Amino acid sequence: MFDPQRGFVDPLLSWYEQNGRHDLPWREPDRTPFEVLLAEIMLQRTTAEAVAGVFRPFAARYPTPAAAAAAPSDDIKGLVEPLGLVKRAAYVRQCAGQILSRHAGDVPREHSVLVDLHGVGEYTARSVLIHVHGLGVAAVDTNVRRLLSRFFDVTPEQSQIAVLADALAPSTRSSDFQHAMLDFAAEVCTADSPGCSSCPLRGPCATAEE
DNA sequence: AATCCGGGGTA
DNA sequence: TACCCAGGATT
Repeated sequence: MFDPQRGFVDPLLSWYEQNGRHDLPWREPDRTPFEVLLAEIMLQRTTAEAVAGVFRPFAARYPTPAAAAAAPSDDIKGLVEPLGLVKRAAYVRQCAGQILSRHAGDVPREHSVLVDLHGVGEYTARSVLIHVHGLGVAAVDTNVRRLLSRFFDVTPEQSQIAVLADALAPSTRSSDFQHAMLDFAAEVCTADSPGCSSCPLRGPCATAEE
């Protein structure tokens, strides 16, 4: 019987320790909850490499929800422009304002409250819960969906993948596990030409390319 | 359920 | 040229 712990979670975490993108600025241990939220919004449909190029000045300019809420909208827009999807400048400003007015400037800790923030959906809310609060769940993005649907040979339907991802997420290392899935999917289990020949995972994967 | 947003990188 | 990228809002 296939053991997802031995065949997937453990080797994935081992791969991550050796090969993960540990230098990304929003993964630094002293990151604030608002910095995590800022990063996740900038990362929506945007490569980590692109966000890495602008994140430090962005976070330095808007260290708190109060700073972001008070900024002229064109000001934030200028920092988002090189990434595309410029409407995210409005996400950041409105979201920061809501955190100020509704939550006294503290990033919420509950899923139902997080998803009520402008620009915060299922993925971003879960990311905050995982990386800030250590909740033992997973966040399904395009990388996770591709990786899990391939490896477990199931349809990429969102709700099924979400259940599977939560079941796999370790209760004590959910942040590492989430980053491991993202990095592995971005660097090995890529959308086209996945590196199957060097894949350290062993299991029911039906994807086979040399 | 579809459509739109978007610049940058890659094949 | 066409497709992809740590999605979410809008219709």
